[in-house]
Amino acid sequence: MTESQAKLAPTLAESPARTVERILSAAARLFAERGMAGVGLREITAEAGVNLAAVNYHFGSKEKLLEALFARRALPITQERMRLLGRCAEAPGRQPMLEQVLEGFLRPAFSLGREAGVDGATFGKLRARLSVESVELYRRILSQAFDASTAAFLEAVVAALPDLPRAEVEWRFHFMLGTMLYTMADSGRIQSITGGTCQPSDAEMALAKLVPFLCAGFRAPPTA
Amino acid sequence: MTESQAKLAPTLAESPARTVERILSAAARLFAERGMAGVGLREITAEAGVNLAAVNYHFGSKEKLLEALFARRALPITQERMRLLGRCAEAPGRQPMLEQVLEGFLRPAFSLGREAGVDGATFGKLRARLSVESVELYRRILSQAFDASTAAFLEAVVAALPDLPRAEVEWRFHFMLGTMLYTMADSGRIQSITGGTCQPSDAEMALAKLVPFLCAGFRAPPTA
DNA sequence: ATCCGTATAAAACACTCGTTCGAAAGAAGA
DNA sequence: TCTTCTTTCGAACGAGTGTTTTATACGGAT
Repeated sequence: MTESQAKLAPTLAESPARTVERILSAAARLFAERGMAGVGLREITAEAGVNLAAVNYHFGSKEKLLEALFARRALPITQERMRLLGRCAEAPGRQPMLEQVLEGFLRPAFSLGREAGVDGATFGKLRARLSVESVELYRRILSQAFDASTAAFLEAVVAALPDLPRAEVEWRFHFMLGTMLYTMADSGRIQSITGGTCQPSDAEMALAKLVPFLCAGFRAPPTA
Repeated sequence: MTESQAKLAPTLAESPARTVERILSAAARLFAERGMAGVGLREITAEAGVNLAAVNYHFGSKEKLLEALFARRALPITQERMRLLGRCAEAPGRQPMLEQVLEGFLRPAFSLGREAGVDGATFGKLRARLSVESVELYRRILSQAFDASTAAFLEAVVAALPDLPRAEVEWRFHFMLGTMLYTMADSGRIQSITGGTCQPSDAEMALAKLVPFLCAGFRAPPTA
């Protein structure tokens, strides 16, 4: 009932970190593929090669496992985002401001997160899945992880498009989130329609195609 | 084991259609909110006001319930899509071809489906959720329901943009699917970022904002 | 060596899951 | 009325769920 079993500040380099990391890695993979409700703790612990009770011992509950997963994997993304946003600047020889901002927002989401055994694509899938749910827990996790940096980028886009009404920018920013998340989800649908010529799993290619597309959309004249 | 209990061709207007429809309606709502694995048959049948065994009696299994749901709700969308595609034509006084095609693709997805108790928004959410999963069953259901009409619209967009390489069109078509599905999902995230000024649940507004945005993106010069 | 806080292990907890069964009820025709 | 087919209902099945508990092993410190 109480949170007595939360790990009590292991002062030194933890040797059981291996177990924790193995659980996180397996959980990310399985959650991304079949969702929170679709995967059992027994399957996760079996794939991680640890005992069933390890999840509740190290994380407290299944829900807190998901929270811990996001707390670890999302931070590098938002940090890199803010770093890239700080480097954006109008200067001769560089790309226009809007292109810089969008690339700074999208690139970390696509390419980052592949530290410590969980590749970026897996975490992206998990993110995309949680993003289309209306479950309160997921919305809270996503908000806590990404809202701050996302709001900062929204302001940067507003500033980069001074002639566009703010409401218009917000709609288009929303559309951008859709393209980003659906590409990260990589559901395989576009492959089945086109026969495989378009591969959203290729992060560099996706970025190269996505940024010009979005910039053109953002620069469209305001709606009547 | 066998499919013996499938409903055996009720020759006339079925009176138990009420039960079937109530189940479909409740299942759509609950599946859309919490996913296939997140909702139990007991909750569905309770909300529908029918007996627990009714699902297996009328549909055969939980999976077949989902298939039946899509078989009923997706057909009107694709039919309306193809009807609108057939009406697209280059003519003075009308919008450009690309705008007509995209509107024909998007409008039925947003506004249709609200027949027989399930409003369009609910089915849209369910669609969006299934679209980001990589589970084989869901991909099969979505492919069967939408691939044909989607492929036809892809060809129409290719034809409307003769100067754009096909691969480029396919990428941008994929991006369009992302904007459409994320808007239908209406996860509430853009509201929490912007404070509620942007409401994806407003279908007409979403269409008015989405079509110009996408058309500008499609018309961007090809990537190097 | 003992003690102690941490970690792992196996078993059991109380539920919920999708599905099935047998009986009861209803509807329609002979 | 009797019969037949369809539909509903309550109860149960076996399997699987997240979580808790109990006991055992490990690793340093005193």
